[in-house]
Amino acid sequence: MSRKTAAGKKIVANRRHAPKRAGERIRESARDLFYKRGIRAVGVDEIVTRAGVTKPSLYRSFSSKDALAADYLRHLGDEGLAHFDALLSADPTNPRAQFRAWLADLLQNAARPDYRGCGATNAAVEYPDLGHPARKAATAIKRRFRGRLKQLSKAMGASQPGKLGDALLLLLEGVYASAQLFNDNRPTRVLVEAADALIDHYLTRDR
Amino acid sequence: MSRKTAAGKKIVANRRHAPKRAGERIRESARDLFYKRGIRAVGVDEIVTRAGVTKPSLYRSFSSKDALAADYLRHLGDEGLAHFDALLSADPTNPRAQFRAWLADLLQNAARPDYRGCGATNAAVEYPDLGHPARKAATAIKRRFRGRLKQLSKAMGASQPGKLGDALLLLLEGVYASAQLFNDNRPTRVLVEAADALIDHYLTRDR
DNA sequence: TTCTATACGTACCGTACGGTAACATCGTCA
DNA sequence: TGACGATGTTACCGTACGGTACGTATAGAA
Repeated sequence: MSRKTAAGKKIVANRRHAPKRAGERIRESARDLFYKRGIRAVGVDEIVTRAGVTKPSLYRSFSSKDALAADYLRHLGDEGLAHFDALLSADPTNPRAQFRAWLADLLQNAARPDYRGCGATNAAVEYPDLGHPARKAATAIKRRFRGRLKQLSKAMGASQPGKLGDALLLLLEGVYASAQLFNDNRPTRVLVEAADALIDHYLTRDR
Repeated sequence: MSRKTAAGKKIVANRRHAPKRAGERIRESARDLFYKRGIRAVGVDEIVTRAGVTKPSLYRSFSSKDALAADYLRHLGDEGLAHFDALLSADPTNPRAQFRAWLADLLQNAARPDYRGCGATNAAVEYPDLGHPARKAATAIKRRFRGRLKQLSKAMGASQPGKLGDALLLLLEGVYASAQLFNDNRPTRVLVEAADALIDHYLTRDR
């Protein structure tokens, strides 16, 4: 956040050797490492080293490693939902086509060799304890995303949007998991066809 | 393994105070803890304490914690596949009904509050490094299970059994993930209907 | 009894972890 | 200038981790 001054000068851009605040650099470094290698597997030393800062800077911006992990998940969720909303609201008259475009985008990401699925799902697997901050953040994301899928299903005309949304959710979680489980000829190849079949089923069934 | 003697006495059954060998007790304890709390989250001290033995006993039966984790996953996979095979081969004339029974069984397990999904998928999430023993074991299980689903799809009469098998795999991995992500009114409720819709789709499509 | 093999426990090791205290440095603005 | 706030540096703490050296108890064979 840029501080205000009377003259309105861009203070942030004037910082000499500091391209970004330490907290922000830590956020980025943690995001990369947490996603690629998992939260438990990454130590705070590696996070600060990669960020080019030191440990006290981490603990000045975040109260603990767990808090940093929760922050990482919140950002991940906000961006993911924003992306979903942006694509879906780009053409509200044709939600099914927009959703198909979102799926294509997902598949493109999932095709990358270092793809690791959904960071929130992974965090929930790493932290089964429901009281853990990271687990709470992961659960919150998933609840919100489930709501979006129900909303989308309603927009597509399903009479039982909750059920279609959940069917699509199962498929998507399946993509997150299986894309990182299989290296070649991934099961994700059938995603679009399977999603279409499910949408067709739930649209023609209860009309 | 029971040692042979000239007289053929049952030496194993004659052991006085030993209800089970240390290695086996460690296996059981590790299995419970690894599944419920995750592999990384559980230390070897807790495993041996729960097993009522001590650390050296662990390292006499297993070369490392990683080896123990791989052993846990191999057993998990063998039992899971055996269960799948048993149910499917119980009535080979009606694979679809047998698969539905298998799904019902899965849903019953998944409804338990402490359900944690598939141990192999969870392990793959915990160990993204492809060279890790636990990761290798998890990948092997998933490859075999994918083959079973293709086999099942062929038995059901799909002309492209690989595609139907993969679609079902996505759904199932979705169950593993979402059953532990949501506490109430789980998305898994639509599993049977969605699976039926996918099977119908792939059976009527290419005939 | 004595020997030997197997199974097990006590006590310990080095290391890496998350986290902190104390102090130095730099840029900003009054 | 001088005060201030944010950041960086160094050194450290307590703990939990995976793993091991070494001694001990038991049971069968001779």
